[in-house]
Amino acid sequence: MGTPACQNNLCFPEHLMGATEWRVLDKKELDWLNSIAVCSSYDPGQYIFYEDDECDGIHFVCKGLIGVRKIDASGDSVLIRLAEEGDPLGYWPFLAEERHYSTAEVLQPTQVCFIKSEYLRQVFERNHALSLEFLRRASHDLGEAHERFHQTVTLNLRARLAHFLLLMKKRYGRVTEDGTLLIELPISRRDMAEMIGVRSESLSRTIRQMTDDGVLTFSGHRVWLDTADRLIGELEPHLNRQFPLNK
Amino acid sequence: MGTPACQNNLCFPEHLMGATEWRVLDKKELDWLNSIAVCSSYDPGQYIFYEDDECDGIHFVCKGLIGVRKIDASGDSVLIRLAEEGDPLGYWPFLAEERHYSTAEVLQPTQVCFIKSEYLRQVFERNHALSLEFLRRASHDLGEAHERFHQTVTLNLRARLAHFLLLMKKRYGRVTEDGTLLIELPISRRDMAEMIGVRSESLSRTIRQMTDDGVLTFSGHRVWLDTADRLIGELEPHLNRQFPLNK
DNA sequence: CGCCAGGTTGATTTCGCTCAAGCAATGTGG
DNA sequence: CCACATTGCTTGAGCGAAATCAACCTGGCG
Repeated sequence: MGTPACQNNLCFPEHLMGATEWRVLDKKELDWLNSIAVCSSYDPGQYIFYEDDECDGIHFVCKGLIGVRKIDASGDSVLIRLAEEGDPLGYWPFLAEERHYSTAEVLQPTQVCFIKSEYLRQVFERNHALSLEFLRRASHDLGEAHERFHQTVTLNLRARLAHFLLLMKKRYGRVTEDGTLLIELPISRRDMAEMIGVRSESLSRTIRQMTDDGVLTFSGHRVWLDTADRLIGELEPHLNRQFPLNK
Repeated sequence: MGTPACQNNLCFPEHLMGATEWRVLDKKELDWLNSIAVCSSYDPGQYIFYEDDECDGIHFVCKGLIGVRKIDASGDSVLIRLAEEGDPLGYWPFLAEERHYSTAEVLQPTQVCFIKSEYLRQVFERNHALSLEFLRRASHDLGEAHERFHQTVTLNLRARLAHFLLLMKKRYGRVTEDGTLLIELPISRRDMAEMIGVRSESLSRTIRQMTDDGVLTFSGHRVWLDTADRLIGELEPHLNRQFPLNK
């Protein structure tokens, strides 16, 4: 477990809320949430919850990075998604009234706050718009899940890596002084491999291959690209209707 | 398009409603739905809507069987799920206010009724509980999608077939007089292959293999099993915590 | 300095795909 | 009623992408 933190009612700071489903709450409701939320700090390697745990509320990521994964007994794990600042965590087992379907492992120093089911139900009951917001999010996530599924079974490793990097570019990419594109990946090779759904050895090989082909340059967690076009080019052969990649 | 049908206000018969999200509606609301729902009959091979179509309401399956699939330009298609009696169809692009993400093809003679967005919004507005019901369903479907994804990337063909059959058993399985288990699959090999995410040739081979191993007996759309245990056994090597299969 | 986790590389195997043919059941038109 | 297409399924041969097994770097840290 993490250590308590954030007693100063800043779990749901307004500047963060604007972009989330919580934005439909008014000042008073937010204050109330802040007053009842239980906040914790976690270090990398710690776990927030495990697959199959009882789900008794929703976590909200105030700061940091969390990996949401499914693990089986043989140690094989798949990194399903990353949860970042502003993301809800475990919202859907709560809504479906089921157990946690995945394990949440902290990847970078993180602060989350937790709202218990009973309180959540009160908020949902009081504010109709909030359910609609979460409904929209669930629907959106469902679409993403299908899209991802389709791509993982359809595309080869190289195209999947290209696609993955294009997604990471949105959040972690920036243009350096010399005009080249730099992506600073927040996760390890192993985690990357898990997200793409391959063994890390295969990922290594593919990175080498693409480096040799001059598509990109890797150095630790940093990726340099002259332009994103080459990556998009990798997807061409598979491209049916347009991917929603170009930000 | 299908031909009009069901003008006699039986689209939402009470006996069907009990198990669906519509159960939270009262008699009056159901009557109203029946009065404004537009019903149609479809034959196998017809389409109810296509991916990327505008979504202007929800369909409700009164009777029959529908395949929900995604198709890409190269003709590759994935059968995402089956919609049966009592299921809503295309509910979530409606909720998310997006376009249809999939194509609905009729697999068996089917009757569906359609409720236009404007009416739906009125019902949702009036009855708060209904949104929560759909929210729960969306969350649940989201979980299933992830589960399925995980299995498709994790399990090999044979285990996936076993898992698929165990799922089909729930709905289409029965015990015959001589005590053996019979599953009458409602879909073709090709569709089965699409659901499992493999080529139909590979499916054929795997069926043969499992037949030779004495796990099951196929004959057309019928599958005989002495016991489900053998199928569950196929999953053993991969089994981490218990799958929720044993009904 | 040596250890160790994370990452890379190499050799080999395997699983499922592709391409191609065959077969059985059903339909169709002369 | 027979010749011939069509459709759905099965089988075979060969191939290729990624997994597996195993060794080997490399850089950070006690």
